[in-house]
Amino acid sequence: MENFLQTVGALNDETRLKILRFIDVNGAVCVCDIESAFGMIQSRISRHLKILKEAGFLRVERKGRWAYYAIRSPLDKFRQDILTEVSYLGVAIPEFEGCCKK
Amino acid sequence: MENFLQTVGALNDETRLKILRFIDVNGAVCVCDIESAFGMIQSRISRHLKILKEAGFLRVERKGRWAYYAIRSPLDKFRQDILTEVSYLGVAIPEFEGCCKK
DNA sequence: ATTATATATCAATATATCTTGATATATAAT
DNA sequence: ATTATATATCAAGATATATTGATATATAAT
Repeated sequence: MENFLQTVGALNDETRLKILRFIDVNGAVCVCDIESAFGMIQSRISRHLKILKEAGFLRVERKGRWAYYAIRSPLDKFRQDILTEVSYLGVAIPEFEGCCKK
Repeated sequence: MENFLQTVGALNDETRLKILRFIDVNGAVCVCDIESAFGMIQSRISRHLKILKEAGFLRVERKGRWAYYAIRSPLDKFRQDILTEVSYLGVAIPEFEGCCKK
């Protein structure tokens, strides 16, 4: 129950749905990638990523000073079904450009 | 998107999950059945039912002065998957007694 | 060591959602 | 017609969540 509420709570926000879809489409991205693509301040992106991670959708991998977020794998059936449903929504996501000189 | 947010928003509440499960288990019930089973005031139950209905989970059928709420049928795959997931949660629901002298 | 970059967290405010009690509406019983 | 019952809705207050700007931490570059 606790866990279920956390999961649906994470989905109950337009920005998070876009971020989730953005990562689903573009693969592992760092916070500043999302920050520049979405034109939102860093603390806001960071907080949404934390919520999505704690809800079981994302994993984070740290490399140097970057934190790369990606869809957690493997993903249980329910969360997979959700990602599929989100993919049907036709959510408009911004273009991925890459912000850092990697 | 709009519709998806409405759907997950409806799920993002412990009381509504319990009501949803209660109806899933007990079939068509009237507002006062839920009211007495849950020990919550009528306006609160009524409002939650409205949210679940508008999110596509419930249908209502009026008979005399009663309003019977039941799981909408047919239900699309995504909402079915959600009901299944909710059934796994082991949510504690109150005993159904029936409040009205039917 | 100092400075710059990337990310996380905190405190304050803004915004949305839930709960309650009161009132409205509609049906049925007397 | 009056009264009782079932449900819906509204306004106010309570609670939760989101956003912002500031600050903390950690890594890397000079």
